[in-house]
Order: sequence, then structure tokens, then C-alpha cells
Amino acid sequence: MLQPAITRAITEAVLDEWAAHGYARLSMEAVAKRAGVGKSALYRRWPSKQEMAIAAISEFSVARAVVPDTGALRTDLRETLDALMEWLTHPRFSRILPDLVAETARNPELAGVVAAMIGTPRRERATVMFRRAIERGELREDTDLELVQDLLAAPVYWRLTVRAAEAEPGYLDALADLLLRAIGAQDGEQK
Amino acid sequence: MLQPAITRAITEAVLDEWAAHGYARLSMEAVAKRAGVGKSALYRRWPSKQEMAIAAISEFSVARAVVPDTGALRTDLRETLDALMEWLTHPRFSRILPDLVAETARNPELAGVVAAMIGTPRRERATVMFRRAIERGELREDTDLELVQDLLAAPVYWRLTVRAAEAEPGYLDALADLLLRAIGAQDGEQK
DNA sequence: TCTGGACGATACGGAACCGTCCCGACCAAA
DNA sequence: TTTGGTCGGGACGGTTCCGTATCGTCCAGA
Repeated sequence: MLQPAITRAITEAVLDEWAAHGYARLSMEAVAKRAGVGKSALYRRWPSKQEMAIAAISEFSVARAVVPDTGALRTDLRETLDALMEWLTHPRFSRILPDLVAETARNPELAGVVAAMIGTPRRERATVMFRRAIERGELREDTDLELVQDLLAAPVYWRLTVRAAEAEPGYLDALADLLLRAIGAQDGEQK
Repeated sequence: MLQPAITRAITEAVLDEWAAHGYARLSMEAVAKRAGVGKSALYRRWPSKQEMAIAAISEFSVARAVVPDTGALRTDLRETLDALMEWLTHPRFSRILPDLVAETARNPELAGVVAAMIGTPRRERATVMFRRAIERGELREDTDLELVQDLLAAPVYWRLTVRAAEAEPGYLDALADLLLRAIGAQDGEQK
């Protein structure tokens, strides 16, 4: 009975406000105002600010999946890095993400949602990608995937988000080269 | 004329409150109470909350320097990683840091202080370390230090802080191995 | 002994915000 | 045409907090 268009407008407003001011300063009044909506519309949908925020996060993290499967590790890697870069450059997500990292350290409930909605699916997709590379003989069977995963996303997050530096065009290529060398990837043709 | 012991107590309280609740929820009242001090003591020292917070950050980032110089890149690298791990496991710093990352994206003045107090000195020290390795012939002269720096701190930050996962004992060793392979380090003896 | 400044405590005005409540307008289904 | 639920708007009590102001106390230096 609640109008979906209004729910959508509110969710958008939450994400915008979140990106602009951070979770701690997220105010119901500001969200309602930005959405062009009465506060009643918010409390008709969620019992509290935290519930509303969690709903918005669940929404925004959905469905940006797709496991790259180009047939070679190098190109799979590049596609993953490209997607990551896009994610971390997006004007909204790139501002919400570090805020989320800081907040999850203090808010277990939020931490659970973030892990379930973002962390876990991302890692699962990357694992599929690496397993395919192992099957193709591009990676040793005993490769420490846990460790390799850290090397995949970490440098991009570090550069773009933590250091707030930009990444010049060739950056992802150079990074992919380094990663392939680090994990001792074999060309599929070679032994 | 202001009592240094009280200034110190306040700074400690700021950092504790910051670690516990985050910058956005940092309250002057709570700081004063935790320090066992009147609010007047705070405003006698700093004109506002932001100034006080910036002073506290400048304090806490000071002097944890030391460029490792063991004579070999591998061991230098390990010492750097050890120091980084300690830093990111410290109960106070590890909670303030992600909050700082999130806040700097919104607060240019804070961003400046953090860059000057933490980012820049850290990178300069790492650069010294890599230059020594180049002089010893352990690294190629045209190594992209910018890129290598990302690979050094990023994985540890990613694992400990972003993912909030623990690092088992052998983790730093395995990471150092990977890094050395990635940057194509030569043993000093070899050509 | 006098005195100025820092000290802890606390009251204050003003602002922001949470969550509740109530209003009249609107609309779709009965 | 009636009715039930959502809509935007906004008042409300209660809380938290900022930054200022005002106490009486304490102490070091003149």
C-alpha cells in the first residue's frame, strides 16, 4: 500500500545524505526534506534511523556482480580491477564506503549487513575467478587465495580511497602485471 | 601558564573518545568528563572542537618513525610490515584511523593535517628504504616506487582494518615473499 | 601577604535532532 | 459516495550538544 516511488525517493535521499555528511550525521529531517517527503513517510516504512540506513545499504549493494570469465587470468584480473575502479570512483559509493568501514567497527549490526551484502559476495566471485585459473593451469594449486585476494582489491582501495590519489591511465595495467608476477602465474600454454 | 599535565590528560581523553565514538560524535562534554576536567579547561586551550581534535591528531601521529636499515630489502620490508601491523592493531589508533579516512573525505582542513602528519612522512620513509635497495642493486632503477608503495601498506590495511580479519603469524612473511616477487627484487649478490 | 590566572563545576541560550502525534488533502477500492 | 490508508507538513516534548559566562577555590610569584 506504501507507494514504491516514494520508497525509492527516500532511499536515494538517504544515500545522498550519507555520501554528503556521513552516517553519524545522517538526519531524518534532512532525508525527508531532500526526498520532498514528510517525516511520517519515513517512520511508516522503518522503525528507526538505523533500520532505514541498513535498508538503503542493502539496496545499493545489490546486483553489482558478474564474474569475469574471459578465458585467461590476466584479462579476468583486468576486468575485476576495472570494475573495482569504477566502484571506487562512483561519486556516491566512493564517499559512502570509507564511512561504512569506520562505522562497522563500532556497529555490529551494520557490520553484519555490510559483510553479507558486499564483502562476502565480492570474495566469492573472486574465488571463482581464481579457481578457474587454477583449472587452466595458470596458477599453482596450492596458491594461497586468501593472501592473493588481499593483493587484488587492497591497492586500488588504498590509492583511491585512503590516499585519495588519482590513478593515471596505465595504473591498472601496471598493477595487473605486478600481481601476476607476485602470484607466480604461468602462461596457460607453458608448463 | 596552562598546566601541561592537564593538556596531556585532555589530549588522551580526546583520543579515547574518538576511538570509542568517532569524530562526528566527539563531544566536548564527554571529553571534559573523561579527562576529569571542566569544560573551561578545553576552551582555554582551543577555540573550538575541530581545533582541539586537530591538535590531538597532530600529537598522536608524532614520532612513530624510524626508517629500517638492516642492509637487505627483505628484512627492511619485514620490519616495515611489522611496524605497520603494530600500528594497525593498536587498540586506539586502529579505531581512529578508519574514522580519519572517512572524515578527511569531507573535511579539507583535517585532510591537510592528516596528510602532513601521517601520509607524507610515512611515504618519505618508505622511499628512503627503497632507494637504498636500488643502490644495493636489489631493485631495478626504473622501479615504479609509487606503485610499489601501494602494495606495501595496502594489503595490511585492507585485511586488518577494512575486512577486520585477523592475520595469522606467517601472514607477514608470506606477504613479504609475494611483494619481493612482485617487484622483481634481485638478491644483492646476483647480477 | 597580596594578587592574578588557571582550575572544576555548573547554569545558560540557542540549535539540532529523534520519534510521536495530529492535521487536512488526496485517492482507490468498495 | 463512503471509507481507509497514504501523503506532505509541522507542532511537540525530550535530549544532546556547542560555546559562553559566572561561580568560589587554589596556588605560585611578587
